[in-house]
Amino acid sequence: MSKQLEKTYNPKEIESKLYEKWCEKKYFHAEVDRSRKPFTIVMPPPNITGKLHMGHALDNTLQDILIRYKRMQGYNALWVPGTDHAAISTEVKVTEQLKKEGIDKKELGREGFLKRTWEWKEEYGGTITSQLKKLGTSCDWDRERFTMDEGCSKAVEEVFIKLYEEGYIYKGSRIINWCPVCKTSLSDAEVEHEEQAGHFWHIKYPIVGTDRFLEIATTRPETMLGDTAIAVHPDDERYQDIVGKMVLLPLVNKEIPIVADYYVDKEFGTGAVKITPAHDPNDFEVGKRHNLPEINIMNDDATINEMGGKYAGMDRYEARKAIVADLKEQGYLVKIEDHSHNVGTHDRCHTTVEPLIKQQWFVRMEELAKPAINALKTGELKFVPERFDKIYLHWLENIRDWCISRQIWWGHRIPAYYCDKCGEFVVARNMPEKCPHCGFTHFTQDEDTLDTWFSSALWPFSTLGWPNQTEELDYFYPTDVLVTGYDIIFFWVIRMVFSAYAHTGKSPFHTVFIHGLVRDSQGRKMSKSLGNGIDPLEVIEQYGADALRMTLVTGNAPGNDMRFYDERVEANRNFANKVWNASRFIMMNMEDKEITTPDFADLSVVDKWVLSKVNTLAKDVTENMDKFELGIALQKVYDFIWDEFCDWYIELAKYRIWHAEEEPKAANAALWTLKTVLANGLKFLHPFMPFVSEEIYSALVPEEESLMMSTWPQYKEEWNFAKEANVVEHMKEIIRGVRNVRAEMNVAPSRKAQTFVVCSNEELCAGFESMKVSAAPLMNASEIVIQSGKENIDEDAVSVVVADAVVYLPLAELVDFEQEIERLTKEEARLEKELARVNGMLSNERFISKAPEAKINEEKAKLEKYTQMMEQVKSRLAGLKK
RNA sequence: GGGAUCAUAGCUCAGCUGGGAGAGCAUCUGCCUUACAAGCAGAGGGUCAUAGGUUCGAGCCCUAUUGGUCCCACCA
Repeated sequence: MSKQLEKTYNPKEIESKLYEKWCEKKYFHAEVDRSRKPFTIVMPPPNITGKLHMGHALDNTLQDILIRYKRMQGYNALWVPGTDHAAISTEVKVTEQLKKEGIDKKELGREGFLKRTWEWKEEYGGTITSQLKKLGTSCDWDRERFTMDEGCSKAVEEVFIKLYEEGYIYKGSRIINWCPVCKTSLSDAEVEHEEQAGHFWHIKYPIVGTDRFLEIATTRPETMLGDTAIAVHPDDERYQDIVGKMVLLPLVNKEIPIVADYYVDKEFGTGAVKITPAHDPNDFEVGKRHNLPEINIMNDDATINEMGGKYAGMDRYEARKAIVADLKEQGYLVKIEDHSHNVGTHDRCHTTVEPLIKQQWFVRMEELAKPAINALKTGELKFVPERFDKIYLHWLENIRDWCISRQIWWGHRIPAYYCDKCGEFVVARNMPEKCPHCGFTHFTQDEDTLDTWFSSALWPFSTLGWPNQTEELDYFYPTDVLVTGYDIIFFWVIRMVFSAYAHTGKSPFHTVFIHGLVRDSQGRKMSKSLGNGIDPLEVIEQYGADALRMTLVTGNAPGNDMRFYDERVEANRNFANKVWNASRFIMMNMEDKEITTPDFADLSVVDKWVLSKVNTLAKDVTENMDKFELGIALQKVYDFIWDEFCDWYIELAKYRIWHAEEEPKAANAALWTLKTVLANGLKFLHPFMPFVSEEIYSALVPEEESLMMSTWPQYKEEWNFAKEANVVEHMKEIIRGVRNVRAEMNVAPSRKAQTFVVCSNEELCAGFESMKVSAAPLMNASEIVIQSGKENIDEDAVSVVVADAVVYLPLAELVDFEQEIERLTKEEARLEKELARVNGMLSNERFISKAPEAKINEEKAKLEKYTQMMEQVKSRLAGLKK
């Protein structure tokens, strides 16, 4: 016996109650079970500094849908949650907090700072994960991980040592991106390029030993303090004679050579480029080719250092002003042009990055990238949608070495130890006892930590126990799908793939399912500075998690951005309520009744029709799910439940339910079908709307433990009722036709009319006969009379022509002849058009000879149908006009 | 400079491998019909950005153009 539901759907209490129950029952937990196939997803670990935003909500909703779907399909579904230590973000956050307390990070010292940061992590680090629970995420919280927990740290250490020993990690003095505010190096991926309006300063340098000048153009005049050459193109005729000569660097009063290098573009600027090897990546390369000195003119905070003479101590922009002023004063400034150019900024703080030469640790990428490139070609890895292949490949094929060291404290410390005596280093798991170079016994560990992405790159296998060969690793790894936004393909996806190949020999997942960004209602990116962020928790509070989840997966194609606005959530909330009320209706009618599985002979055509619909749906939706077309899948479920099931089936079932006394078997068949179809509908719905579906299901089918642990519907041959389905589709057309006419003629719904259906198709007639009492209320008929001729029908009856039948409504006193003629004339015109189209196609010889036969037959059938309808309309019109 | 993506009803967007233009919201008209007014029934509204091409047939494929968004890139 089923329980009764509350009058209106109230998500709030239900959601928390159900989530608790699910957790309590350990439904989310997965253990190694060799008898079942695993399905594994690792959650992109949210930063411990963050708050749940729409991006997380989307990302995790998609994962939860996949996991719940696969779990219902019988897979041993594991979703590993966790958080990321978010090196720079966290360090900045804690530093700011300390500052508010008047504490300087440096005073606190490394140990003290780390202690504070761990405390901070304990307090705030779980914010997002606890918020995720409100979404209904069915991840295995018993397996929650953190990128700096013991296991992940061990994995990081192993990888570092392994890559170092294999020669993939090296320490070197190279030009890197430096953030003068965060005072750390950055990888290329962390640099965002912004178009900025700037200037092009044209400066002339005196050529030594002549009275000539060489004019150069620069966007960063302050870097001239570190210039060590001027470069021109080797084939540039303008400068042939001066290559090898020296110019006098103004202000600095130093002679530097003119070199020839193919890097220079003759067409751009003046064709002569100042070379600052220490502050520009290109110049650095040119410098290497010509053995130029590298003069670093900046401190770590981007002020000019002692190499800058009188400019020392100035900020880089102050120095720029001062230098331009001095150049002008001394007559070296030729002109200033407006010029917009790309400036690299730090993606976390948006400070303009300064290229600097520093000793850093790098990963040599070229070899490591190869298997990751190959993975796409062999199909071991695929992107959904496919277009992201290109982005992935392009980055990998042009990859540069990865700068992995960071000058911050929060993170995995580099396991390199420097001999306090000779300065040589040793990479090892523990501090060495004796220096292999000089035998000294005291060491200092490298001060640097690793890029936060170094640990996330290992996430798919470190979370499963690697480097230990655990059962979990063996069973759940490689994982199946990675769900993430296109914005972190470079940071994360690529690094996971090459790391996985390097350390496990396999792709970490077979599919990367990419989604877009959630934007505001005007299409703008949600951001703190604009204040246009929509808080998912508020949306859940107002409309329920199911409505939010549904909003995030519908009306959007994979990989595309979406706009988020309340009206959409509201519409989806209404859907949840619709399902709730339909269920309430069904359960009200099931009350106190023993529902038994009926003989198929007792099922009505309508029951059979709806069952075959469920069948089709099972096939279609499963197919869409498997192709990651989640929005399409849900749309089909939505349409089925609201349109087919609620608006048609339930309405058509009412008569039998309400006449149980007379026909108990028929009522039982209807109720059984209602219950069965609803149960299936809830299953389809569950991955998308887990709460409302589970709540209803537990009342509908209390003997089962849980909907989330039940099985996904499959196509059943015994529910394949093509003939009955056809009858109902015809009846639907008849009902729609009658409603249409009645609405057009303003016939009050309360005015019930005897309605005649004239039909010569015996099979249809028999079907109509069996469902006429059920269908009558839907067309406001007092009675439906089915017959093959026109006997007993009033001559003035209004007629509706549908395929295979003509319906007559004897509403003589209401008929307005003019209006009826107009209506039929419109109908005639419509049919005329259809006939013209079909005839056009069928009389086209090339269509007949080239189109597939099925298509031709389809069109022929239409021709027949329309011709028949046309005849009816014409004869009716003729009758009216006489 | 290279690449991606978008342009479909007033708004926001679907439209899977080419075969009679769809949804939600909004608008208009009827309905408190014993699950639901967060509802029911109906209606209006689109030369699918433009121009060519392929095809028996194009919103869908190809080319070009226009406009928007985004990513990548060492043009000082």
